[in-house]
Amino acid sequence: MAASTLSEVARLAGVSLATASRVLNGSTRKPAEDIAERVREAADKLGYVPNAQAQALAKSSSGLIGLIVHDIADPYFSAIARGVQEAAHQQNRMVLLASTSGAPADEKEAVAAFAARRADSIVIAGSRSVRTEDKQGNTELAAELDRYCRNGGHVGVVGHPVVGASTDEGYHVVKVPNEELSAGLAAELAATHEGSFLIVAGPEGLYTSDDRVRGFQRGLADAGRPTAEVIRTGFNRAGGYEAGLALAERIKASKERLCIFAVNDVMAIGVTAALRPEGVWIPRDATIAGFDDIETLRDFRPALSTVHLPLEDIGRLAAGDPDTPPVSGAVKLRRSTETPVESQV
Amino acid sequence: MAASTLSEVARLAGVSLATASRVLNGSTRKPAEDIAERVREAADKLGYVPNAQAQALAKSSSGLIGLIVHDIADPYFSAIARGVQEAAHQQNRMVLLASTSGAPADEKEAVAAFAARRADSIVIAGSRSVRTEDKQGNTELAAELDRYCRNGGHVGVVGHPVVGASTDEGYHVVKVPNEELSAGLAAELAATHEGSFLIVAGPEGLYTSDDRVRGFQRGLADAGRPTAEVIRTGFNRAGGYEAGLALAERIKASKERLCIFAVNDVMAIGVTAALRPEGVWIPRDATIAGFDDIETLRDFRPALSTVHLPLEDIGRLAAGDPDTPPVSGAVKLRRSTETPVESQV
DNA sequence: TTCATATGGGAAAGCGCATTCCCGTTGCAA
DNA sequence: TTGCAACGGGAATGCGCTTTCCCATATGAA
Repeated sequence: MAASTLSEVARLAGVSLATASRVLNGSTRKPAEDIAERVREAADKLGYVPNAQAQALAKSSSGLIGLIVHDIADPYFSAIARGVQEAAHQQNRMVLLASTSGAPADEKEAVAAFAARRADSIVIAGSRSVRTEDKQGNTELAAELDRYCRNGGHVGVVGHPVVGASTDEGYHVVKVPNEELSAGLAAELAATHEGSFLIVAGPEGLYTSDDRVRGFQRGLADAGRPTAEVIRTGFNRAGGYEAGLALAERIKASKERLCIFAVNDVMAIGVTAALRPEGVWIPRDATIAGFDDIETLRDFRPALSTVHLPLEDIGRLAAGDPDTPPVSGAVKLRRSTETPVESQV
Repeated sequence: MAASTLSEVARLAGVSLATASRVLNGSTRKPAEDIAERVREAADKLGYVPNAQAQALAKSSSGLIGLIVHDIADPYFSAIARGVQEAAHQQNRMVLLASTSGAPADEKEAVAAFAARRADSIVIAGSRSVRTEDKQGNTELAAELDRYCRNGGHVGVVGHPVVGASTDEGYHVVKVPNEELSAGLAAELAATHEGSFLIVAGPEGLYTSDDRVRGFQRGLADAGRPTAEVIRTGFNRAGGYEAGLALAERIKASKERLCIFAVNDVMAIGVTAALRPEGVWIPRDATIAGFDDIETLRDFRPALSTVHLPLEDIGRLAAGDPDTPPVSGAVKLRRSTETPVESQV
């Protein structure tokens, strides 16, 4: 990657390096218009492209914003990524992407890499975990983040604080009211659903999942309902599918219509997909609700009841966009949890 | 973003800058083990993080790979992005993201920004366009890319060559057999479908869309069928939805079962979504096929007939991964195009 | 013992740019 | 006419690192 340099431009224009820099790359001092024109012409003729690395080095600010997600192809993350991207664009920065499949150890690597690139800020999306196997990874991640912040970096975390991070300068959490919203969902569901509830959750220790479970249970309790059984599985479609398979027989055997709360939309879809070939229809034989309100899944039928989350805004907020409204979700009851009376089988 | 520097480490370890560099950041020359240990300790104590900008500047290679997509939240692009990300990870690079909504002018900006950051290579995903409004943008984009390549950059384009780019050194197109696959889809559909066909396409001038239309028409012709009518609309869900609205009355009025080919999956979903509330059911009243085989949409019902594209592999290939198999798609006939006999309404 | 040959550390020259000084001009008031 | 401020351009320094070149020491053969 060689290219023409500023000094080449300066020489061609017959001015000094300093002047060329002032003309081309913005400065408080504006050289005279005729000189500026000469420089611009020279730059144009040479196809000059400023070396951002060198600029960053010289003024120690890279114009980079690092984004850490579990999997960029997951619609949840790609929606957040879009928000981050937009914020970055507004701030005239570029986003650096890292996918980590959620392992804190990988996330630590990513943070280090971002720090190495002197990213101005880092956004971490994806649920925090307190699982024991992640213990060490979490500690290291926290240390890495602390160091990054101490060196002047800004960190935006979606959802929960990074486990063990000392809430330092520049450290900033976009709170997602998972628990409240889940409670709200439970309340609304309890209002129309008579039978029992069941929760298909992610592995224990995943904050997002745990919060939603807790909130849902609280909502049930507030509505005078018994605690729901919780099935633990993977926090993704595959996990939901597995749970669905495990549930099919049981649903068919039981007389009552079970109401399933999958802690996110893709899991709900997975459950439904597993149930369908078994002849278990939603909402006829069981009802189901998800969480996130993933855009791509909105055309899914039966329309999935869920909790809307402004994922794009969340991304924007985490990326430090000042004029993004605070996070506020909303329960969306749709066909998948309709009561039998209204439903036409 | 200040942090401890290599020279601080060197001083603390009591060695020279050169030695510290050799120990910490890899070199052909390996200093003695005891010295190396001292340096590593010092680095650790200071929390040294190498400045990648400075490294890039010094060895003129940034370890960056730029990715240009229309919209990162679009599942088509996020799947490709995942592939790129994986390839980058293998190559020990990071991916820089840019979303451009498909405007060549924006893409040109993005290329310039990547070039400024001295990205080692650039991947451009998203259909090329020859629409007149994009004429100038295309020219500029081509010029920018040419310059980038001439300076030693590598470019990987998904689908079609960038309009007007002189096929230079370092310029590399991942061919997607859109036309052939569409022809194959048409052939398979023609084998079971008696009635007429209709194509819901993107705006004229969008290569991907045009290729798929052309292929489909060819496939029909080869099967002895008349040319299908083509409806032009947006190349996204909204476009499909619009087309669906426009088609509803017509389908209801007609006696025959129309077979619709939407040139991509999200458009197909859009069409279906518009048709459903009108009482037009798939595949009872009309059949529909898409293209891409988007993962998130696989649980959609009726299951969408489509053409599978190995999007992740495409991303990998475009990012220059050597051991990724060449692109090969496959027609997937599913429920949405089943013939009446087999379908249970 | 002596000279040629590794071996390994250090000094220094950049990489491409921003920026701080410095200095020659110019404009204007005194 | 003189003096001073304001202006605008240039030389030089440094951002943090890699890498070449040089030099001191250790090693082996003669």
